[in-house]
Amino acid sequence: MKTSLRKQEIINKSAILFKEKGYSAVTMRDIATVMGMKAASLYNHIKSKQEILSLIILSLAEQFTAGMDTIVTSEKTTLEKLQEIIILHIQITSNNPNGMASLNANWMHLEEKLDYYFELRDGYEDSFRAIIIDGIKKNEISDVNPEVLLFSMLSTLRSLYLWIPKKDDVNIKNLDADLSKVLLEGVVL
Amino acid sequence: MKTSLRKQEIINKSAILFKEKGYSAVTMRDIATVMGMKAASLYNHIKSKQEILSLIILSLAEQFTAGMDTIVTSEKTTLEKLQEIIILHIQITSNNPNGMASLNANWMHLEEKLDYYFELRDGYEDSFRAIIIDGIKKNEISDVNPEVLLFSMLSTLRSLYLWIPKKDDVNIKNLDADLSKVLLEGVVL
DNA sequence: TATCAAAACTAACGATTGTTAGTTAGCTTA
DNA sequence: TAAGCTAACTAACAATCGTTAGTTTTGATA
Repeated sequence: MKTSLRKQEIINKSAILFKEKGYSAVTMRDIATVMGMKAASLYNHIKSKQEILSLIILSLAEQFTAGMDTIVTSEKTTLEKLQEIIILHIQITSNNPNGMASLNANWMHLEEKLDYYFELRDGYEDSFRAIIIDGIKKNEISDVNPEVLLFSMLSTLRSLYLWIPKKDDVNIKNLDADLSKVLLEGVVL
Repeated sequence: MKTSLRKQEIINKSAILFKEKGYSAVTMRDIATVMGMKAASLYNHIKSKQEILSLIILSLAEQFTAGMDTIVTSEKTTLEKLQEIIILHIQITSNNPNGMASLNANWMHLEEKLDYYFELRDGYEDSFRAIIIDGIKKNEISDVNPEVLLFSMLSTLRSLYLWIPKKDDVNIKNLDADLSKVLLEGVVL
């Protein structure tokens, strides 16, 4: 069941609207207007407003899970793994910043797909946490509070969508280096 | 025009609902139910749904602006100022985590008060940025990308509401130290 | 050119939205 | 007790919501 071009347009335009106004405030008539059609016509391509949100969010969540699996099973140092997590977020976010905004702000409206989303999200966080705790145990990173480090890195990486659209491609190339420096090395001299 | 007790109850309960479902998905009948009254009765205390959101968000934004003004005009080192910003966020957020959640996710629905909100937010960010740039110039902190540091710290501090409600008072006492360590000192050995 | 499916349309549905108008119950004070 | 205010109520409104049914247009293929 490959997603048709027109359906993907609806998903992409909806992500922009969900980012700007939030899922509940966006009407099917809003989506239809930016698509240049009437609301009823949308139903030739999608089966509900819910489906649009689910397709946006779950495909992103699955990308994160797949990326994290690769990182976890790799033979790298803790610092390298943390850098790869940063790169993973930059890549997925820069490919679809509107979708990331929709995910961050509207996941609670997933309804029947909410449990599956929680599975993916919790699994991702557990892997992230395990990398940190393992790194502290092996003395590869300093002995900070693991929950605080996890929270801080996740907060920043999850907010990248606010920031990446403003950067041009040249600046995105340096972003992972700048972010690694700030997130991992700190600012104290 | 002091805010009556009943009105403050409505504001507090609304903040919880706005956090859980977002402003648009919360109905006046939802708010009335948790208040134990009918929707029409709410209008004896507030003049619109919009007013509830404005009162939640703008009082918080004004607290941040006032706190930042104190920090900016103080005679402290850059590192001390950054630590005080962390403490400011922890204090305001722990006093009203539901309000902070409402602010972060629902500011775009402020409508006629949106411009005022932007004024406060932009002024806050400008002061924050100035502290960082000044600190780099004076060699008090390391020479990182100032925008990346600003973005990273703000992302983490603005997400504190997700995290603080889970911590008991004992753990909140250590939070500013743990956060300062992670945000300012990094994890590289 | 005739056919047929995909994709647009019009019209309408029942439900729900924020809000208003008018009424009643409960308290405090004279 | 009577008066008056506060805060609750019932009932209803116009508007808008997601969605469905049925119809017409479009564009490719035979």
